[in-house]
Amino acid sequence: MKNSQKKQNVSGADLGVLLNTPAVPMRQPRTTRTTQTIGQILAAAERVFAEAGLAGATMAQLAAACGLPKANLHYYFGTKEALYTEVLQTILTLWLDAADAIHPAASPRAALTAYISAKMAHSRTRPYASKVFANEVLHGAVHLRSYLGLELRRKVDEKAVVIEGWITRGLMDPVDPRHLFFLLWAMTQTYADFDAQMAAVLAVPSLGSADFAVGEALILRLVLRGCGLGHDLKGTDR
Amino acid sequence: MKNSQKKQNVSGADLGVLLNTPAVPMRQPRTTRTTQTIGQILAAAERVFAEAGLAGATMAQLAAACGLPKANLHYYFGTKEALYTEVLQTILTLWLDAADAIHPAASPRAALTAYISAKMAHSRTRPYASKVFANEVLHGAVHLRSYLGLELRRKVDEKAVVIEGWITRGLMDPVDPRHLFFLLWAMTQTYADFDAQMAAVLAVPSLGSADFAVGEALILRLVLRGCGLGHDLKGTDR
DNA sequence: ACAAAAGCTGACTAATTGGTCAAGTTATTT
DNA sequence: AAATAACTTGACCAATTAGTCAGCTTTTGT
Repeated sequence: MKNSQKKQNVSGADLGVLLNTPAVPMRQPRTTRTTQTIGQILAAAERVFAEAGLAGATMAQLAAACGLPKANLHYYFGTKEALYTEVLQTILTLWLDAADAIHPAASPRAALTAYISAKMAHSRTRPYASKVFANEVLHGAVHLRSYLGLELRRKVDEKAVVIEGWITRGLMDPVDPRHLFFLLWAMTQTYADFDAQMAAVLAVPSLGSADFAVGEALILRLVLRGCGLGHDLKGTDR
Repeated sequence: MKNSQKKQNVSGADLGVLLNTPAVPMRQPRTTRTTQTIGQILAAAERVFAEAGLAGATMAQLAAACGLPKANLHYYFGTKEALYTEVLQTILTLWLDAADAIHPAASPRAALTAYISAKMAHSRTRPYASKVFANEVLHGAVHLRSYLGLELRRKVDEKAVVIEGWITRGLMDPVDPRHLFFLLWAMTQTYADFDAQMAAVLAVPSLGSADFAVGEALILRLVLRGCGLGHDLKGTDR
């Protein structure tokens, strides 16, 4: 718990292949190797935490997932919870920026379309991140209280003002902006979080990009029409 | 693991108050007490599993939550996983019936309205059940594979036919019925699963019935309009 | 070139946890 | 009123797990 050292890495090539690379010296500048290793640990941990949750994931699993000895993870992060918190933090920074499309100058239609598209892209490309986040909120968000109540709330408040501006300017129908966000998050993230259910219902081994396309089109349709922006909807996006 | 006994219970009154009721004899027919106890364990377990997940919940927690000694739970359910599976099963039976509102004779508008309302009622009254289910699917649905791939899939296929019938009869716009279900589940269950996030964003200690009402109205609006059923929407349901 | 700092790791440990069991109590059967 | 079956429980155990540490190697500073 008294960790305040620098960092180190293991070149992706050296590592991934042989797990027991026996003390192979690898000439590389320190900081580079360090940041690489840390990134590698975080990436592996994201997947493990997504699949098993904080309590379900063991340090042994986490170590195996990135091909490093257990003690190494403790060297960099101290405790399992600290590593988890770090993973969570990485996700949050990735998260908050998605709403940038929603700003006063944009048209509601373009802004919502861009936002939905961005969120769906996240679900497709970073499903583990979404699952870790979902798992955390599901279990009471004890490691996220401050983020949710401060940063996220601020961001949502800010975007709610933008949407309310559009409404008063008559650019879209009146809807509760905050609940609109809740539903947007739910609809887009469900394609990452509940993929197992969808795949089972659709009788496919896993979701493909076609499934994401159909989902995105339907979300877009519900949201745009729901906000009174659906006039020129072209054809059936079935 | 070789459990094939009968069952027993502890009267709710006796129990809840004193945790250490010391060997108080309670005259009651056996089966009654048994089924009561089992129900009590399942109810408590639902909450504990919702809050901690399968891996995170300990037998000690589960025992404390229903005020019974640990060995007692093992007597009735054998293993933690068996108890978990039982909890899951209880939820599923509760789950499948909600879609009954969707049948060929009904109007799309009435059917979808009833379905959304029923699902929102579930989220309000049985949030723990929803969370246990969400947690399970999130972690790959290993304990639900057969349910998802057989019972649920059958049910969805069946309802998809109904919806496609409505579409070909021109009663509603063409949408992919399965993805419509995915979004309906996502939107309604998010009010149970992600309540912590919502409460934080709304700056309230917990969601109230007003929040559920706003959410339900918005879901209804998006879905009905999205399906081309929103013509006579009365006023702003903001 | 050498000392100090940083990084790495196998082996160990204390604590927790799921599960067992034998000895008891209560209810049912005959 | 036994005898048996069903239920209850504290005490116990083997296995797992997060975290530690001493000693090693590699890099960096001078």
